[in-house]
Amino acid sequence: MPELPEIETVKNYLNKVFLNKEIISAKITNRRLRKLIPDSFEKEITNAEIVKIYRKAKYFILELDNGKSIIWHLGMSGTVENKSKKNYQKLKHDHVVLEVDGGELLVYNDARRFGMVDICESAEINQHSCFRDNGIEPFEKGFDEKYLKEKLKSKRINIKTALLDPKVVVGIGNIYASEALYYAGISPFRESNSLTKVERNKLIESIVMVLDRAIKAGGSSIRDYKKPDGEVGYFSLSHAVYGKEGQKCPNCNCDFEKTEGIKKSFLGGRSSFYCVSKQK
DNA sequence: ATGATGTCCTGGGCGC
DNA sequence: TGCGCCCAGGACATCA
Repeated sequence: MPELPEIETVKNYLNKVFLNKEIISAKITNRRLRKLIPDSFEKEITNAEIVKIYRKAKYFILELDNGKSIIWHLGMSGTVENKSKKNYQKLKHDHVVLEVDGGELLVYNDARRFGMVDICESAEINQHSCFRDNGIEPFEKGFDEKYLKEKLKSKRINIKTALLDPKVVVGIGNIYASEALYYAGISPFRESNSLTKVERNKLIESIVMVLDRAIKAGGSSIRDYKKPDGEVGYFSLSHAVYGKEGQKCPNCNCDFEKTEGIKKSFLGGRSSFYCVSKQK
């Protein structure tokens, strides 16, 4: 399920193939995603050139030369792949196909249809409902201990759930929330406002580290995620705790008889993995 | 204001 | 083998 690193990977790949290309056509077979794709979508993007491709939270953005931007979210099962027009055979859940100058296709496939495709004025993108209430980007300079203190001071929910809240910080999904808390040595059950300054610093450091590592590894894959060229990501092999219930944690020196390995609990309705010995 | 819960959606994996 | 059930997930709506 695409989190920040996966979108970063998608964005990097799309930049290699689709930057400065003109959109020749847009074909939509199913408008019913998490949000309905606007009726005007095809008309608004056809014959426009893609002038900038970037990531914003868990979305990637295709900025066009006509003042519009396409906002794209992959939900949890969505993939975008680059295919060539002459070999393309439509798959069951291909919902959107953009053809660009030169015959390359950008194919969006999403079995579970949790994704989203929308269009807005580029100048107003920060006011779009997807972004206007968002917190900071994890790689932004201002993502520091003071910022986190301010955001968490009134929050009594567990820190694991708080990390998934885009109003606090964007881009962290269920996998990297568990991973970051493990490396920070903080229990996912801790009340958000109970973290000390030292812990907040450690948490920020861990978040940046796990995201950065995942980006360098090309995004992770549980079962759904594929890089745009079809190659499956591989960072899941090095998850420390996510999906590792009952196993030893990395470099484990815990009393395994006592801890019985990595634990799984549900927090905020989401599965969470942690080591009772290393996370306090 | 905050948080808890439900909703969207489908395929894969499981138990019987 | 096949059926029913549960789970995965991000964002948002709707309650208390």
